[in-house]
Amino acid sequence: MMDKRERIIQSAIKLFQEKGIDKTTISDIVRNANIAQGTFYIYFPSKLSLMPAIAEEMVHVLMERIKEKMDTKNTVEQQLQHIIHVIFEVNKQYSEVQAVVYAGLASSEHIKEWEIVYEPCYQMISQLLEDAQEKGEVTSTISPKRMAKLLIGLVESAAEQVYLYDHSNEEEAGKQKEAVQQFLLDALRIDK
Amino acid sequence: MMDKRERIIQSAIKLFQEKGIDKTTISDIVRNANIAQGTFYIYFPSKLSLMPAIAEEMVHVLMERIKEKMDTKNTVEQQLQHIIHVIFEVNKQYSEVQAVVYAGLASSEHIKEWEIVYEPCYQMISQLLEDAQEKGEVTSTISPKRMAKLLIGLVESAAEQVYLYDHSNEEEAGKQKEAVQQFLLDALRIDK
Amino acid sequence: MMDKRERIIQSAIKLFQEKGIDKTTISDIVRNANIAQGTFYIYFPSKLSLMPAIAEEMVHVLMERIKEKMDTKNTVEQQLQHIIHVIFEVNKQYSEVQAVVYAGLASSEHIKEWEIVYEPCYQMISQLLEDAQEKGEVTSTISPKRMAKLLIGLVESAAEQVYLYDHSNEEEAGKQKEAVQQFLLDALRIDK
Amino acid sequence: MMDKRERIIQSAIKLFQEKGIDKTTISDIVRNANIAQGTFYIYFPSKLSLMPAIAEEMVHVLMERIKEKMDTKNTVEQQLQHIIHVIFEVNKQYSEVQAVVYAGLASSEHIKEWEIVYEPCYQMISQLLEDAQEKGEVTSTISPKRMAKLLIGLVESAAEQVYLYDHSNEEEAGKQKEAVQQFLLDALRIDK
DNA sequence: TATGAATGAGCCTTCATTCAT
DNA sequence: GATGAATGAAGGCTCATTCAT
Repeated sequence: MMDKRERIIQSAIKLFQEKGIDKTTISDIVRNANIAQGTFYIYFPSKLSLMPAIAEEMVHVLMERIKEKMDTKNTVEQQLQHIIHVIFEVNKQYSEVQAVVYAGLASSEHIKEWEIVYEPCYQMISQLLEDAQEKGEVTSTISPKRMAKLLIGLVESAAEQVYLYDHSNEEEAGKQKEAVQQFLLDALRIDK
Repeated sequence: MMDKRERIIQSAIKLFQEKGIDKTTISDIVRNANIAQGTFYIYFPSKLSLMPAIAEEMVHVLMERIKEKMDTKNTVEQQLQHIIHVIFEVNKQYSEVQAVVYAGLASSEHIKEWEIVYEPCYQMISQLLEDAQEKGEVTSTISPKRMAKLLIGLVESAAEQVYLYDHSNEEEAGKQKEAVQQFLLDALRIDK
Repeated sequence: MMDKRERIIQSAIKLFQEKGIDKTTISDIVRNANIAQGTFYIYFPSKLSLMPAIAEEMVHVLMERIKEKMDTKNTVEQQLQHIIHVIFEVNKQYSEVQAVVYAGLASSEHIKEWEIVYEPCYQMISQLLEDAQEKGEVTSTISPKRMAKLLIGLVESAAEQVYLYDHSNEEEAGKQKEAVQQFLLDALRIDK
Repeated sequence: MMDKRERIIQSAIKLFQEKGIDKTTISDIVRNANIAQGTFYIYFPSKLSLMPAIAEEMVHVLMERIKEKMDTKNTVEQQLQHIIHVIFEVNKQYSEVQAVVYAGLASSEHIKEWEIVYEPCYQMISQLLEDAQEKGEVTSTISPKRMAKLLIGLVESAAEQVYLYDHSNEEEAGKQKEAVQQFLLDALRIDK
């Protein structure tokens, strides 16, 4: 049987997705996780304090999926395409949660933890860009770190635009992915 | 004396900014607006149903500010710079509200109204890009409509990244604006 | 166009039947009657004060229907059968309202008006029994006035037992009517 | 200290009697029961859902009192007299509540529970009549089950007629009891 | 008379949090 | 650590009633 803390997190993610954060109560979470009301407070002091843990889980999933098929021998273009693809995938899976967890954190004192949680992700993209700059594949006029954040922001907002409206419209998602990729290739001055 | 509906909206925007949406109660809103509790329900059935009205207000402000100093005789670059600047300004002004109103709408049945409300904004950018394409200033490989949405998504997420963490760090904001602009110029293949 | 007071009463009866008294608001009543909120208070000081007017209406309908086909040349048995039938019919028509209007009045200072309203009904039955006693068709051991009230109580409770559970089960209603009639014939010692 | 659920029921009965159901709020009930507001909702989802529990309590009291002094060695006449007496007594004790609880149930989806709750009562009377039929003391032309229901309806409406108007007029109550009894003896063709 | 926007007291209800077991 | 019945503060919401037009 899963560790109780993990049970709480998984239960919360599931319910947040199904009915939104506001309408999900701690009672719902513990009921779904099959643990007692009081047990929640052993692990988390409040509902809001769950958010970083959830964000961590999502970033964890994101990183794992990216690493899974990432090949540094591929071209930057291919690697970017892969990253865009995975962000779209994860965004699709967690469509409802993503925006809301972020907003939940945004309006709280937990916002700083968001950056910490996302850091490894920024790090990875940043590294990728830096390497590409050294090889001359990406314009050296950009700051890798800043660009990493803009890139994530762009891709996630693009993915949201698609999935928040229609979860399963894969054709539209494909077009959007392509547009984002071209947008990035041009912005980074990567020649095909 | 202002129309009561307007009083509710202004009061809500003010309080959402000061203490977030979740922590703002309808009681707070009516108290601040100096109207009776029941009056709220004459105009809005719930707190969530305020969101489209607020989004409308924000888009209205955005459009007004953009039009104010927009000059079609300027270069695309200058016009884009202006738009980026205004989005950053409005985002700064409504920093807390922006993300949360969106998230609030996202997790509700009101999400479709968001697109309707934002439509004039997409329209304007789209038109700008189309005109620039005709003049050969912007690559014709992009779809103006889709690019308009990506562009708004990018700029707003970039602005959020800055203002959500630190409201008054204008130096950082300046750098971010520049980065976004360069990003766009490259992506749209606009030569300086 | 109907007189406003009448419109209010008809609207109230309709809505009480459809959704019960508690869940029917004065707003509902005036909306349905197509008159203004304030107009209600010109005619009735409160929702409860509607009850005697409604009871009056129901007794009015009851009396009219009884008189319609009542023939004093018929036997007591036939006349009783007719009365039972009409009470069942009216009870069917106003099934939901009947019990609830009564209870509404019962728990208020309007209860005395109930007796006044029902008086003509008691009067008529009482007269019928008295006449029958004189002709020797009904045992002289009973008090016509008291028996009239018991009779109405019995028949109405019998009708309720049927119609409150199942509005349209006419077979069951028929059996119940017969049982009540036999019950009464025996109690009043009327020979077939 | 009493079980909380029981405390709620007793408190509700007391207040319903004192000020009627409509004017009794859940707040009143919990205040009187000396428990927390939220505790009410652990046991009952609404005020209406209290009704079956209260009806159960009343039927319980009724049955207990009947059994207490019921002697099957007595004549049917004596047993009926006893039952009428107890119904009048209980009706007197719960005068306000009786009619209103019934009406409350009637206008809700709980109406079916009423029959279930009253079943043991119908059962007992029905059995009594059946036994008497076998001994030839009661006419065999009636259906015991149906007659049981009519009988309860008659006696309760008769009791209400007395107690709802004037709680303490025992002389009138006595007359009414006698009339009901004679009514029944005749109807059941029981010879004194 | 008639109107209906506005009122606000007070109810219902929820739910994070506690604590004795 | 784990439990879950109990708590009660606080918010949402209703709706009878008023009053300026």
